[in-house]
Formats: sequence, structure tokens, C-alpha cells
Amino acid sequence: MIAKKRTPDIFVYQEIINGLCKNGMGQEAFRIFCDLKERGYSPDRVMYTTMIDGLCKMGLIGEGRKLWFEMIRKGFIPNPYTYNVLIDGYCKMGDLEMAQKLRREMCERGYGESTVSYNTMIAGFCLHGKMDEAHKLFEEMPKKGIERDVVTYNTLIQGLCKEKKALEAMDLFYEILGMGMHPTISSYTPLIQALCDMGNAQEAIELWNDMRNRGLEPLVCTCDHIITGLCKAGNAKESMEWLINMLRSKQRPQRETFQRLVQYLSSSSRLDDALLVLDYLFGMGYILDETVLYSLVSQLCKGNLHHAWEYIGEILEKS
DNA sequence: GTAGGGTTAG
Repeated sequence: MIAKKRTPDIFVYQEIINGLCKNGMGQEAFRIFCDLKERGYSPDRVMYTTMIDGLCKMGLIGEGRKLWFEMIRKGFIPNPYTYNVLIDGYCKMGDLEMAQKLRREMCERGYGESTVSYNTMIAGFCLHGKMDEAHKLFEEMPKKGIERDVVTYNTLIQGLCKEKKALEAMDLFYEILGMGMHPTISSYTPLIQALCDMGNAQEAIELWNDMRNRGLEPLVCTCDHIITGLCKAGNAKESMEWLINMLRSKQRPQRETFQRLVQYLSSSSRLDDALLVLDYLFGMGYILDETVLYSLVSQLCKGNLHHAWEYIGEILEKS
């Protein structure tokens, strides 16, 4: 456009800056933003908001704050979008006090709170393990007439799961259903992981099936969690089946998943399966961690030493 | 000639 002397307008630049920010090229966006100002363009409130958000998401909250004041100097009053972007930035870096201060300031300016502003703060508290505070806000929402949406629930579910409170998180999941809302991938993923971590793989699989029945496509890592969960629950057979299904559908399990499975199979004397999984592991281009290797070798040595020696030679060659 | 852009989980 520039070469053809078609000067891009502010909307085109807005799209470019936003697109770069959302695709991991925030530095480039910031360069263009600064360049624009030098060439005499004046960014408006939306563009400032977009750039402040981009900077916050890169962890450059100081730069974001500078732009905030620059915007005010140029006569733009921050609106709820601008506030939320900065509040989210402070939440993410753990300065919850500053986030709360900005939230009060936003209200003093006469802007009402919204589902998004609540979700932002709840996510901030959850991220930093302050579940009591998160709950307080969650309870406050209906009292203030602010609707909870599926993001509100998902955020709290994720927070509770991280704190190993899967039962409480399940209650919220049922509440989503009870309210007639539609759960999303983010409702299921942390729950399945938490249940697997607790050794409750069967319930996790029920959730998995429920998710599939709703036409939701699970994240690949969810499958990894189920495989490790099944090992934890002592279910070698099903664990192998899930792994093979993953490989069949051309999904790449994590190295850690293979290792846990090899470790579990060898420690429960299923050496044939362990060696089979090991073959898949090497086939994916992974190498075996030393501690898992030692445990496998010592298991092999408990059996027929002659065979053990053959296997070990083969394993060492591949690793 | 007009309208058009920005925020929360993952």
C-alpha cells in the first residue's frame, strides 16, 4: 500500500497492530506504533488500548503504564476497555493491590463493573492462589446484578483444580449445567487433569466422554493426563489402549507420558509392554531419561539375564 | 459515499 502511495488509514494500522500483538509479535507492533507517532499519526483511544494490552501481555507493564499516561495527556479518558487491559496486566504480574486500586478508580469515573471486569479480577486472584478473594468476588456478582458467564466458572474451576480442590471444582461444573449454560473445553480440561492427578481416572474418562458427546475436541494434553492417570490408578491395560489410540490418531504424546508409562509398566513386571512403549518412544525421536532407564534395566536383570543383555544393548544403542 | 477497530479462561 505504501509503495503504491495508498496511505493506510488509522483503521488499517489498528488491524496490523492488533494482529501482531495477538500473534506473538508485540515488539514489532510496538515499533510500528512508535514509528506512526513520529510520522505524525495520532493514535486514538482504541489504538492506545490495543498497544497497552500488547505491552502488558509481553510482560512490559511499565511501558504499558507509560502509554496510559501519555494517552491521558493527549486528552483521552480511559474507558472500561482501557481499564480492563491494564487491570489484567497488573493481575497477571501479581500486583493485585494495584489492580484493585485501578478497579476502584474505574468505578469512581462512573463506569459500572461488568462480567469482564469481574472475570479479570477473579482470574488474577486464582492465578496467585488467593482462592478466598476469588470466591468473594464470585459471590458478589449476583448481588450486584452482574451475570456470571462460562468464563467466570471456567476461571474458578481452573483455580480450584490448581489448588487440588477437584471436588469443589466439580460442584461448579454441575452448576454450569444446572444454569443451562454450555461447558467448553476450558471447563473440562482442568477437571480431567485434577481427577487424573488424584488417581480418579475413571471419573476423568466419564468427563472425557461427556465432552466428546457435546462435540468438543479435547486438547491433546488431556489424553496425556488420562494415560498418566490410568498408571496412577494401576490400570496398565487401559493406559496402553489410550496410548495406542493417541498414536493411531497421529497425536504426539509428551515424552513425560511415555516415561511414566515405561516406569509404571516395568515396575509392575510388564516388561513386554514396557519394551513396546519404549519402541514408540524412540520412534517419536524421544530419548529416555536416565532414571527411567536404570529402573527398566534393573527390572530386566531380574529376569533371564541372557535376554536382558540383548535388550539393554538395543536400548543403549537407541538412547 | 459509508463504516470499520480494542478487554476476561484456553
